[in-house]
Amino acid sequence: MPIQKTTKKEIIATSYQVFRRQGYHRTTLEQLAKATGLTKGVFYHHFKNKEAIMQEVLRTSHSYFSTKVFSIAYQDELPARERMQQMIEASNRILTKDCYGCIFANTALEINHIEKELAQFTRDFFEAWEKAFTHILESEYQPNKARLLAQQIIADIEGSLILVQVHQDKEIIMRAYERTMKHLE
Amino acid sequence: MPIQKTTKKEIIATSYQVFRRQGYHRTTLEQLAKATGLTKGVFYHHFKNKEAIMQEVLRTSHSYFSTKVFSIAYQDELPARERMQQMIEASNRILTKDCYGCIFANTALEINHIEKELAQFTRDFFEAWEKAFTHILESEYQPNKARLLAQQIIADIEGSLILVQVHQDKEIIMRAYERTMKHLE
DNA sequence: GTCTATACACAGATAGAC
DNA sequence: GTCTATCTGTGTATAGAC
Repeated sequence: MPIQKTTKKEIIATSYQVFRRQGYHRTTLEQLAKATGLTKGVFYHHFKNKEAIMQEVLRTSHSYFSTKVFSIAYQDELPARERMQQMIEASNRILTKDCYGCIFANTALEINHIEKELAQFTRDFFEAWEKAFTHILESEYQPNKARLLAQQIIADIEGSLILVQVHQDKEIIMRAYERTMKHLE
Repeated sequence: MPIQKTTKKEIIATSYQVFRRQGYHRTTLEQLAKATGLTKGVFYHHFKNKEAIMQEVLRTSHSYFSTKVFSIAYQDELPARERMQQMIEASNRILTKDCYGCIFANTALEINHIEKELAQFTRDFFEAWEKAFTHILESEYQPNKARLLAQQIIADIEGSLILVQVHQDKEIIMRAYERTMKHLE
């Protein structure tokens, strides 16, 4: 196995940051190249086209959420409230890293109605997130009520993330987390 | 005043639909031209550039919301609950016309961090919306509590609109409206 | 695996005729 | 006010050398 200066993994990680900040259509391969310190040509060695890069980014990000965030929900030995708290903190670290925003929500709004392929990735992510919240809430609520509450929580968080960006006020998302915790009191 | 086949107003109205559905960066002048039945050249007779079109679209849309939605909040002769109900119905008509989505939320996520000019339009819109909700809620809550509740309601609605698009399930936004009405019971 | 060079398409924008 | 034609820049993508 010879040396490879920049791994595919690193390209994905850097591309994730650019896509999350700028969105899909606004981001050019030139920008991705500059951000990774490579040239455009390299990207076509690793990926078929621009959309394939985005797909890998979303797949990797979803996987990261699964490991670092969603998994917390299923540690049934911990009390529900504790899991909720930890899961919120874990997701918050990701959603507020460098800037405030969720690449899946951004992508959903930017490409829905249009690119069916990418839409599936956002759908998968939100379903997994909803399942995680639902699992925690089922310790106190009936399954269907728990599912609706999970959706409400996600809507609250994502909506608040929009408002954080609009008003440049981080407190908005903190209050959303407080409301979320109130569901387990 | 000679005949003008297509008024600026009509161009804005059609452009609004395309921008709302496709987003800013994905929409091309060619598409706007086709949608209005005109050619690209015509747009540069009316507007300085693409961003100027978007600015006019947002300005006009904000103005439309002010007249059709926000104004309801200030009809103090009506009971608060009645105003809330009517305002939700009015905004829902706009946000679910043709497709589900809010052009201001879409634009905020797509262009924030970047275009400062357009960001101001989204900020103005959300402030006006918040003020309207706050005014209604102040009939039952302390001013600061009313403002926080107004923000929560907007976050809930916008977050739910994302989830409607992701899951293709209209019921999600209807439940957000029910939660909103619960604040005045 | 990375680079340079380049092809190709198309977007935004302008000029000028009608 | 609308059109056609065109310029210019830039974005995606490919080819081929190192």
